[in-house]
Amino acid sequence: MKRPTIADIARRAGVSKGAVSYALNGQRGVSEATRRRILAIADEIGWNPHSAARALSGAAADTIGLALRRPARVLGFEPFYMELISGVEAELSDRAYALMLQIVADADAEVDVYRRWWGERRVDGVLICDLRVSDPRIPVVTDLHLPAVVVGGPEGVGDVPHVWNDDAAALIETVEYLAALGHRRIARVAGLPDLWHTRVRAGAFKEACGRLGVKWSQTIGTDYSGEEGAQATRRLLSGETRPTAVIYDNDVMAVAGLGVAQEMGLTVPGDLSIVAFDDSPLCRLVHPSLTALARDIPAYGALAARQLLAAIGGQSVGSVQDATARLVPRASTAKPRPVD
Amino acid sequence: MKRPTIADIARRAGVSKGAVSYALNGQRGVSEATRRRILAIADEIGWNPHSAARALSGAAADTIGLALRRPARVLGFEPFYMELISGVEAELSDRAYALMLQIVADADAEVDVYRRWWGERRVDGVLICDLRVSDPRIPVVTDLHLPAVVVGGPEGVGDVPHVWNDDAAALIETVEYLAALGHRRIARVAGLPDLWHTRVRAGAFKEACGRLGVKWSQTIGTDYSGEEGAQATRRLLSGETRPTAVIYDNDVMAVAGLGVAQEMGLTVPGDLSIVAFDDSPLCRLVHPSLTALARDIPAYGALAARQLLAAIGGQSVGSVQDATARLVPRASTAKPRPVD
DNA sequence: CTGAAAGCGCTTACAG
DNA sequence: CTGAAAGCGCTTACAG
Repeated sequence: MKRPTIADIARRAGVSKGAVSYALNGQRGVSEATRRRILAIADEIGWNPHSAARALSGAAADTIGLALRRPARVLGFEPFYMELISGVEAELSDRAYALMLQIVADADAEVDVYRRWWGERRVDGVLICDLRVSDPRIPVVTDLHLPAVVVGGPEGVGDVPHVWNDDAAALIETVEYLAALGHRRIARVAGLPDLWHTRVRAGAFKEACGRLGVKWSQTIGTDYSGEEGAQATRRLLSGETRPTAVIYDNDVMAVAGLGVAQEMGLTVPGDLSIVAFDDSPLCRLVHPSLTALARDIPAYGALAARQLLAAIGGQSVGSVQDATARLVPRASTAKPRPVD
Repeated sequence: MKRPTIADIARRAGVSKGAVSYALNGQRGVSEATRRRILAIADEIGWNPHSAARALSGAAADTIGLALRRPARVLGFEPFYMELISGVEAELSDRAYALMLQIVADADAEVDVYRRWWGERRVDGVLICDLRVSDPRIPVVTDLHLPAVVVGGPEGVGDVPHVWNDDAAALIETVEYLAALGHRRIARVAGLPDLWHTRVRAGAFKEACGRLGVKWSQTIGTDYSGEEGAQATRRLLSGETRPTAVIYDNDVMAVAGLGVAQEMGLTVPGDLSIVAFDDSPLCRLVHPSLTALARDIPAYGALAARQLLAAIGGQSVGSVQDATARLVPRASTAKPRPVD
């Protein structure tokens, strides 16, 4: 009952281990007839390559790594990651690549995971999510020569290739849309302030508000959880000056904000317009349905995976831009009440 | 710039490779002073164990596998899996175990993944989710002698240890609660019919309805997606006899059902009471908030991981029962209108 | 406590 | 086209 090895196949086939190896790997060096015979025997005795032995001979791990640094509470509920992962998986499984997943507590832990994975040759490359300002992971993967692709912008930070999309454009389009409806008091419930894309969105928000004559604007940072989204909404709606529209950095917070507005007796969109960044089914499930910035996140993940695979394959890959989020107007946005 | 090996350490330390190995692994066979010197050198030159080399010498992969067979559309939005994974991770990361994740299309693909992972010694064991009636995975892992733990009941199917909770009791409690409120027409929007726990819940539902004098009951099967949950709700509410209460097999469908009820002009809970199985933040975010069957899913995942690790460690682990879901009454359930 | 050596299962130059 | 052999980096009996 020991696991069969190429030596077993070689013995049965009456050839050398080398020949078996060539046959199994589709290399030249064996006749077609021999190859077929070897393949049949391998199949018959249930041979599987021992990945460790292959790896020791310099083969790749055929695995990519993904370390996620978010509290479980947020991860479980944030559709973004699972959608991203399913897109990544779609790309990997075609090539029989595996995904190594690890949830980490902080930046140090994440960097340690990279060092270990790469040091132990458990992965061939990693996907880096949630890029931060002065992100410590960038110099580490560069030092290590660990193939990596950053999921998320902005372009041109460090030497690591990015897959990004134009969050600034999406946010500007949203502010333009709200301003065109007549909104002049717009708030933003933002994600983690030290994430790069939060900063990008903040800059775009400020620029658009200034340009379009939005007299009053405010931004509150959160951890992306529904709880903090609700809390931020409560603060905004209890303030002296109240926004007539709020843009949320994810749909979970937008749904939470909708609940808060309704609980405070405001009608949406009559008293308050709501826009969500990201458009999971959540946005269509609530009532009123939410206007949202839709992106194809699985496609985004698939693109990132393809780029990483190319980098692992030794190609010099540059940064690529994915499609900009599309504003999908639904029932949660309208002209503000003419009380202004 | 080659990666350092124990041979490099041995040379520097002036000892044999064997001694280095013993020192690095905390085995007896080297003096304390030598061990310390070796450790210092290893640290200094940035040595990392090559996992493949260790694996080839019979070491464990220190990795467990999880293959998930659900469409991406459902996975991305179903909080259950990410919560489960975060619980599993919490248990694994303490022991420096990794998680290998793969999303598969069908049962054959999943079984193939197990064979390959185990054949290639990429994992030390697997977690099996979504047990089905006559599940083909059970005989395969048994044949393979692949350590495995089934996440989800029922107890005693096959020889593989389970981690389960009493869905029947939870469902019965729910029906009792609704019946006590006065409901006599109760529907169930169920998950995939060939999952074991769907069957368990169906049996419990039938039993409880019969026992408690629920005159009318109906069950509609779905794929757990919000779309199918909405569709099932529409069918139920358009029927000749309309339920006064609906129990949903997950919270995503319950939220979708709430949306449908509101869109059809019914008030919740006045015209319709709603109960959700599983209680992600979703249930508290919508308005009215949903009565739900709450489970600690990360804890469930952690328990499963612990059992699997024990099984991998050679302990003979039996099945264990996790806490039964708790009924958390919120604003979506009330007495039915006295029109009956 | 330490050293020399075999072996894990594969790949791949190197000779024939 | 094929065989014999070295080597990947580690672990672990086996002698000293």
